[in-house]
Amino acid sequence: MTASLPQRESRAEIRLFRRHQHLVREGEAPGMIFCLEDGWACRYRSLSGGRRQITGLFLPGDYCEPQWLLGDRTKHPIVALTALRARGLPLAELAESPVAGSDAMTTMLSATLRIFNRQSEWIVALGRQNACERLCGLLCDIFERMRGAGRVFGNRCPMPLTQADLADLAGLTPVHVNRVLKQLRTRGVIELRARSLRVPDPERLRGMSLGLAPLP
Amino acid sequence: MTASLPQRESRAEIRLFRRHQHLVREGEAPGMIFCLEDGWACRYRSLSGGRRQITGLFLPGDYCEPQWLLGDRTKHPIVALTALRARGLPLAELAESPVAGSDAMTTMLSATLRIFNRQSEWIVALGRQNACERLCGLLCDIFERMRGAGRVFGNRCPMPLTQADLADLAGLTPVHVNRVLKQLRTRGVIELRARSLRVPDPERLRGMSLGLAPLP
DNA sequence: CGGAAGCTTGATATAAGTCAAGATCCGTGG
DNA sequence: CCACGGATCTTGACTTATATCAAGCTTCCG
Repeated sequence: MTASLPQRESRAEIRLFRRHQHLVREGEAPGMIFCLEDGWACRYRSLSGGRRQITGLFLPGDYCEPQWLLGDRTKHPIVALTALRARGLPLAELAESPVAGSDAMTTMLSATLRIFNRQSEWIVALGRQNACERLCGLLCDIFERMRGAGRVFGNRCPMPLTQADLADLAGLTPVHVNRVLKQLRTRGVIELRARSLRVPDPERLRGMSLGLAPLP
Repeated sequence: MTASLPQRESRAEIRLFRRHQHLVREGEAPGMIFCLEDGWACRYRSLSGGRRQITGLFLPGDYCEPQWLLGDRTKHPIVALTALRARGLPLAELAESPVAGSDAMTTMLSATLRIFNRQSEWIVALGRQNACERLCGLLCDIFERMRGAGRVFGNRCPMPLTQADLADLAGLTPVHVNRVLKQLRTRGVIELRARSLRVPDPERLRGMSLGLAPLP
């Protein structure tokens, strides 16, 4: 695709990051939007007392911070959660060049709106759902997004997040994440081991995220 | 402003709502963006078991759901938190007509980005801050937004939310909101009564929202 | 002036956090 | 290939922030 503009595509350089390496540091303005080719990343915020909350999760195929193209100035730090290969798309060129078959502005706008709506739902989860519901919803979202990226095979997909990562996503402690996952495993709702997630019955998992089948 | 287009402005009809009346119902597509001229509103989501989480608060002068102009299809219900006067701006016309001196698309895009960033920060609050920090942050945000709307006089602004509303915003129970507010009042951090909020020292309130001066 | 909505307070329950120790996994260097 | 060491996971005992239940009080609107 976009074979007519090879010189532009060539400017989109591939960059590699180690786990825990920052793609963007606090307050930094990298001037580019990263597209993840492989590996996972997140945006987060640190608080006093060593607290950390992840505010956005980026999976393979996702654009990191597409709203930058729309004029947003805010910079959350972005860090690699796994070893990572990303394509850096310079903002200056993006404004005019096509991406994935349509103009970049349209692509980044729809990506931003998707994230916007995901954020709204996550506010609901953090505000009003218990630990079990939140983790079921989180795993369900991850599973469906991985399916959308064509990375689910036989109800199984890669899941490289540690329990500490899940805790920083779900607003819980790692210890409590561990206990809830144990319950979910015991009840056969998920299989989660060796950086791999299997969901025998995605509908059931979604149901549990909505509090329809509370654990006794 | 926009005196050159009187016939367009005339299409933006003023509508009145009672408290608890819906501007937009679940899944409804009203085809317009409301601009609040007076009164407060919110978007929210309901969960099983009567749980409710407010995902966005709209103050006088705010546009409700500006992202609709950008192509978003998602509809959260929007409800009036007070008696309300709003100007309904039909999406069909908005796309081309100017609003507040610049083109509507630009206005709604920047409003959307502001909400986007506010949502990110609220995820941090709900995930990693305790009840006191969350309420301080919430009251601080409200106070500063009201100041921006020119509605703060002598460190005091209208605050028509009930403790139940604050609970649905902060992901707490009304009873616990009551207890925390009592502490804040006792320590002189806020004065809150008769639908009016006074913040003698906004810096101090902001500091408490960041966990810098925990209550003993 | 009556009644509903909202606020306040106390007693008790519970989900989740904290602390601590051991077990397991896994990458790295010898 | 193995051994080491740090990261990660697991589990138990105990604490705490917040929820729940219940009752009385206050405010304010019709």
